[in-house]
Amino acid sequence: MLTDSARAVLKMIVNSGPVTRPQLSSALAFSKPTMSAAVGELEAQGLVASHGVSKGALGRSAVTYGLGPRSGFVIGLDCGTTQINAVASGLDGQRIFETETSLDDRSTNSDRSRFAMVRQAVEVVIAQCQNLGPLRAITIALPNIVSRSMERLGEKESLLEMLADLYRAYAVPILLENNVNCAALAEYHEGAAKDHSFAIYLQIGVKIGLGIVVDGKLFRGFRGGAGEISHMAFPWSQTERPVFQGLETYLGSVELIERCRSGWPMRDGAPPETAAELFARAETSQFARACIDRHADDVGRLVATCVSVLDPQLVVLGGGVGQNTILIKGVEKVVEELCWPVEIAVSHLPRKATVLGAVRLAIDFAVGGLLGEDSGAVFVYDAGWSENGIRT
Amino acid sequence: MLTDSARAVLKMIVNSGPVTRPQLSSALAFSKPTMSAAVGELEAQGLVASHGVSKGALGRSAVTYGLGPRSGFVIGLDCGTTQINAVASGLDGQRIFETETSLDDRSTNSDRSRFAMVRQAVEVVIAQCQNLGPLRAITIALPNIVSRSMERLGEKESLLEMLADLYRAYAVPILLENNVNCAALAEYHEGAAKDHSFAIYLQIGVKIGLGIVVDGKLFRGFRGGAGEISHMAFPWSQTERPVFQGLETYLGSVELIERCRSGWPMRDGAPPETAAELFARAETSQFARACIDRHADDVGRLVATCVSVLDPQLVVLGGGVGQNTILIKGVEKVVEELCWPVEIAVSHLPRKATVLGAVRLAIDFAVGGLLGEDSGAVFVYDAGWSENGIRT
DNA sequence: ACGAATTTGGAAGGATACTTTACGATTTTT
DNA sequence: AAAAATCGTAAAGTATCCTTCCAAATTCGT
Repeated sequence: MLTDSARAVLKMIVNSGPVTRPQLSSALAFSKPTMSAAVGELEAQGLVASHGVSKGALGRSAVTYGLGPRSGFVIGLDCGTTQINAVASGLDGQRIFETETSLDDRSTNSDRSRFAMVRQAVEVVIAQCQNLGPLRAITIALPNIVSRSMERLGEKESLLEMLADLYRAYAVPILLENNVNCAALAEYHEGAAKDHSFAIYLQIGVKIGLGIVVDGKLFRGFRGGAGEISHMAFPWSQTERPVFQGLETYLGSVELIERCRSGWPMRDGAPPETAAELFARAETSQFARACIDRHADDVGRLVATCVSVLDPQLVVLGGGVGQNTILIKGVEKVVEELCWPVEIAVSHLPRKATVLGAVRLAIDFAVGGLLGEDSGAVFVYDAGWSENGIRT
Repeated sequence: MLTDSARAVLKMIVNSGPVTRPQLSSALAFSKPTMSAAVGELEAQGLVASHGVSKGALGRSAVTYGLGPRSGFVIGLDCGTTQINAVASGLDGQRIFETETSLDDRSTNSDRSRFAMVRQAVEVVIAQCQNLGPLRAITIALPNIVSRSMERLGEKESLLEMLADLYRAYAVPILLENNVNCAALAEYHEGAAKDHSFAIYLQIGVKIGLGIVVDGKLFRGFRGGAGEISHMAFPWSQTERPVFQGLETYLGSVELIERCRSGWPMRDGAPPETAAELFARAETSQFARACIDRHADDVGRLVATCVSVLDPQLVVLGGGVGQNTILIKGVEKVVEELCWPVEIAVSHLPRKATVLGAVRLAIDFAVGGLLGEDSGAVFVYDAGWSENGIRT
């Protein structure tokens, strides 16, 4: 469809925004005529368009090219248990529109009703995005393990129903991905791990999860189960044997709060009700601080175990518990003692990470489609989809 | 240097052995004339050569082409603590010559003396490989973490001395890699994981280690430390806190034997001295069997933890303890209980895996060099090598 | 044994995507 | 206003692939 040079140019523009032809020539090592041909080719298809002029210090000013009117846009959705976030974005990552729906006040909270709201959110977003070219992909982030075979999706039927419904309405490929993986991807591309090549994102809230991003690509494992650290052996020692999902129970915010409350001293006032409250009291309550420090040690042990297997460049902590800066020091110390020094950071995109990662996945898929490359997406629902996940 | 078509042909021949021109044409979707040009180009350089004829059921018989006299060979070395293995191989994986030197009876066992023996082994191998074209690479497998920066190589000085010496003598790139990573690579390409896309190799002997292979490539982490599972948090529970390398101490064969011997019942004869002896007694001694079963549970917990992070398709167990088939059932059961069902196998290449993996790495590097691709090797000592690992 | 069928191998001509070279266009400096 | 610098395009050349046609080698059927 496109020539090699045109593909390279499109990739460049998607990754680094508007550029001039001479910049492209030198960056991609193509000659000026080839550059003109490539840009002309893309311009004819409306994928890129003149975006202004850039004046150098001397000489004729060059025209800058950015994504064109027919490059289209994508939608990312975070279908969480407490909120549904949606973001529309151009293929260059420019956010176009966003909505946020809280689920706290809803009485109905079944999968089916959540999916109905997803359907609605998509409608709202698309209504705002007329005249922005074709919609090229939708990614829905789910709090489940996502694999091609849909092995471990609890709400399979209602989910498939929604997918079929969405596809009927908009005829656009729909991607599914795990929410922690999405958050990891967002932190990698535009968050705490922006300048790193290999980062892992550890989410610690009510549940725990891990997202692994290597060179801009999600590492999913064979069945999409990579990062399902709630299944780690815990507790484990010469005398104690692991219980199923024992680590999630122990490190999750529910038991954390319970432990704090059970030993809470009268003089520090009423015990905290939530993790946020606990961390807010770190300054004023010595006991809160001790609880947090102890938890930091345990999180550090979890991080150390992950580091010993993966050896990442950076560990990003996120989630209601993990995102608190106060944990970093303690985690760093434990990791250094057990493994080796590793950079630790907290999320730069709290609450938004998942939806932004979903957008990123949709962009990668859409660009992959334009370039004729495989984006590596696990689950894509589109025209040729059948129960077996075989694309015809 | 080579045209695209010639590169594709060379890759094909390296990966799948001798083939005919029409086979290449259909497999690579090139036309017959292009095929002839590509093969001619490679033949002129001596990289491929006519290897015989292949008769189909009907029609003219086709000439088969294999690697030529100037394609050269590589050497892989396993520089272990008990033995030094060397294997010379063609770029198609054909083993040409092998030597094995036991270190058990040597009084001197310093790094320096081991390296001297490596030097000697190379000399012996090369003497046997005259007229086999150029030597293209040597890989030395070491029981250390190998990274570009040589951060954590204990014997740095004597190692660099040997590398410089070898390079002076043979002017060939020398690669270093961790021995467990090498073993993992061998199991992936020609061992238990031959038909799998994502396998991990868990070595359990005196020490423990993990090698991760995804789509034929080693996963090394940012500093080459991926798979250093001796640093996992262990023991770890609500009441116990981890100690440095506690898991290696607990799971290693030394403490395993100690635990067995301490409770060994008189009626089962003299207690076992080594891990091999313990496993040999599984049939006759109920207590030995109980020790083994208990160890299988613990190995299973380790595997479960690795699976929860990586979700591999297959786990290969190796090393003096790990390679015993009797462990598999117990490990499988624990992994399924804590995570999900995962295929477990034992090494198909005991004792040889490391050296064969070293050969594989050298082949990948040599072929990468011919094709102008990056083989992804971590550490390469060659002409432009300087202390900083900057290749000039 | 001999021709028909089938397959391999190669030569001629052509398409495509790039290059180099040369030159006109536009802007800033002098 | 002339010179210098940079941008953009036109023309011609080159490399690498393809398609088409034909010759050589081999098996099968008579």
